[in-house]
Amino acid sequence: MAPTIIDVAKLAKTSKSTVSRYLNGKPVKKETEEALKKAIKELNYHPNMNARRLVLNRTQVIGIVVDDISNSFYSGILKGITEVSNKNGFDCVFYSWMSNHKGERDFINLLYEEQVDGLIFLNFSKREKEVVEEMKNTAFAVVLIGDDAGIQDVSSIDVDNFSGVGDVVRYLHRIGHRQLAYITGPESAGATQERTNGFEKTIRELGLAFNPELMVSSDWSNQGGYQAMKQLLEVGGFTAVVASNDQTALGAIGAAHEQGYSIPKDFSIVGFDDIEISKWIYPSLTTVRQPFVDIGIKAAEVLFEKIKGTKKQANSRILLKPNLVIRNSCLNL
Amino acid sequence: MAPTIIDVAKLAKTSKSTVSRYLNGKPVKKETEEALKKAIKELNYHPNMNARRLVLNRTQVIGIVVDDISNSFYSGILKGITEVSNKNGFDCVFYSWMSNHKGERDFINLLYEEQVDGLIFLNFSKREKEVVEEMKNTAFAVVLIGDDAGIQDVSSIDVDNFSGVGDVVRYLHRIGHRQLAYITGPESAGATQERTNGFEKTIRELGLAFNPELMVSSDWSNQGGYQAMKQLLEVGGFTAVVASNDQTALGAIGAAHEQGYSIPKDFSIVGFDDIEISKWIYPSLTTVRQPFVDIGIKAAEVLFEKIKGTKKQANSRILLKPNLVIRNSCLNL
DNA sequence: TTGTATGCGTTATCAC
DNA sequence: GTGATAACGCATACAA
Repeated sequence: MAPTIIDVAKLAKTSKSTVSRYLNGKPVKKETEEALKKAIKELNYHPNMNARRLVLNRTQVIGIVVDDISNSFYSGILKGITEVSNKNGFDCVFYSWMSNHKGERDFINLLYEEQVDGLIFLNFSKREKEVVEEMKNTAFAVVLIGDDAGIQDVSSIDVDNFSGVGDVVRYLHRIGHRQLAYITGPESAGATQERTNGFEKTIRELGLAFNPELMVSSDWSNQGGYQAMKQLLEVGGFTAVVASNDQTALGAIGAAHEQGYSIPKDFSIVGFDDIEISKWIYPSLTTVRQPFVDIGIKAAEVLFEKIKGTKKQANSRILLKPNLVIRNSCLNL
Repeated sequence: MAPTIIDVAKLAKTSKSTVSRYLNGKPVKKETEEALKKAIKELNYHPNMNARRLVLNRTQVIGIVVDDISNSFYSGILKGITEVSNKNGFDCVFYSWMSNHKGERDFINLLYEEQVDGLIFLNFSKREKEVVEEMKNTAFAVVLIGDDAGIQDVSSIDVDNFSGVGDVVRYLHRIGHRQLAYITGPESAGATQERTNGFEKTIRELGLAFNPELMVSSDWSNQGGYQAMKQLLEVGGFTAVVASNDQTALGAIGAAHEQGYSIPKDFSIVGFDDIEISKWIYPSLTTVRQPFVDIGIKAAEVLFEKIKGTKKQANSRILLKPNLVIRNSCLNL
């Protein structure tokens, strides 16, 4: 059996309350401290967290629930979250519903079951209204990153997808492009609608023609971009392609190369996300950088306000601005 | 306050023992079952996991400790682990020591503290002997993925790096290459030494000349590969480059392009890992695919043998074979 | 500063 | 089938 504070107390010839107090940084006499140190070391004592959490009614842990733990897009966000969390003296544990059929809803139980003190839900898919509603109604500390299903009064953080695509369209316009094609993301993604809106509205604002034939859909994969570009090349009549993410842009470049076109000479192509490889492909990709770390930081900050705050927080949606990164995949006309 | 089984018992006019039994699937009378169902729903009762774990002395959870939770290389491994874990009726929780200065050693405490029933350590860096020694000596269920610091009697899983590089060198030889350059990985990586050995030994086995000048080091980044290739191009005298990972290979291709060379016409280049993008760059990259999912599955299987097994398991090192993937970055001479 | 006594929410061992 | 009762390991109010 694992040693308990009772064992430590016996060995150090004191009582378990004293052991407990010592372990929690309360003052003990110099000599008992020595005895306790020795006993703890000798027994290789470690506190039982379950017992501690049971009596304290808190865990000093926050949970981060993601759909796919090793989605590299989450890297910066998770870094931001852990940073803030550690600063607050909390541990982070990560839960993934990856392969199994569980959804985010099931993880709300982590709060009821007192396994964590707060939860950040991270996921780039569209969320169901009922699930978000449930998160909103719980009394626990919960923050969403990504889609909020249009529900008010829920704390959520996201990137400003609308203005991000707007920036890139205005950039292409500024360097002389007038006929733009657009490759959308999948219906299932939370950002798709906003990015598409950003494209359409900005096109119209700039007084450019909007040709529905030059708007094709993809699933945000390399393969999807490849196929979308082939489709666009059959239609023709554009000088630049706005891909709604970098992977799609890379696939599109591949398709163009395959058909003997040169980028950016024949077509300008831009992406969205600024994934690491975008800087290293040939030509390097002009794109929109998401403020991933800041998203994580902001989400964690809001969460800790809720965990620690006595006053009831206003639950609102916070949008962070992305940045245009200009590289070599666009030609100045 | 959150409702407890006592509250449920009161509302259902029975005792807490009956509630507990019902919750654990033991038989109760039809009518008490109805009353309990109703009470649980009405109170929105959820069990307190800390209390349960305290008395049961187990968690039904395994932990996966990674250095960087969103390293995309881990994706397949984590998928494999969760798959096996769910099949065994266990939950997975992930811990990351990413940005903070903690090392793997600190997470051994999760076992002592009874937060998890077993632990898989995943990390591509070299491990310190003392840390592995500590893992070996603990009585808990522990499995390592990656480096084992040369320690015997520890359960560890890894890819067969030596034979992977060997395969690729033999392939280049088969299609006519006789002068090969090599870009190593960083000292800090667990696989670097084995991959380098694989290159050197195979070169010699094939009777090819080994020129130390054609062996340059990198940090496995795109940037590192870029610089390594520039260095190699100054030396010259090779027809093919073996990069010890894909990212390096991509950087090398970038450097070659920049100096006006064409791949694979002027140089053949191969990588290692088969990351997703390798299929989509231009030219697509010939590389060595790591059996990531299988690594995860194997690691979890070994872990559960330890968790459930009564008999003492033999702790050994298991190496899984990678596969050569031939694409378009190599020229048949 | 220290020890005693109590409770946290659950499971398990008994008798009934 | 059911209900009282004793653990599980820890923190803390209170008395000393």
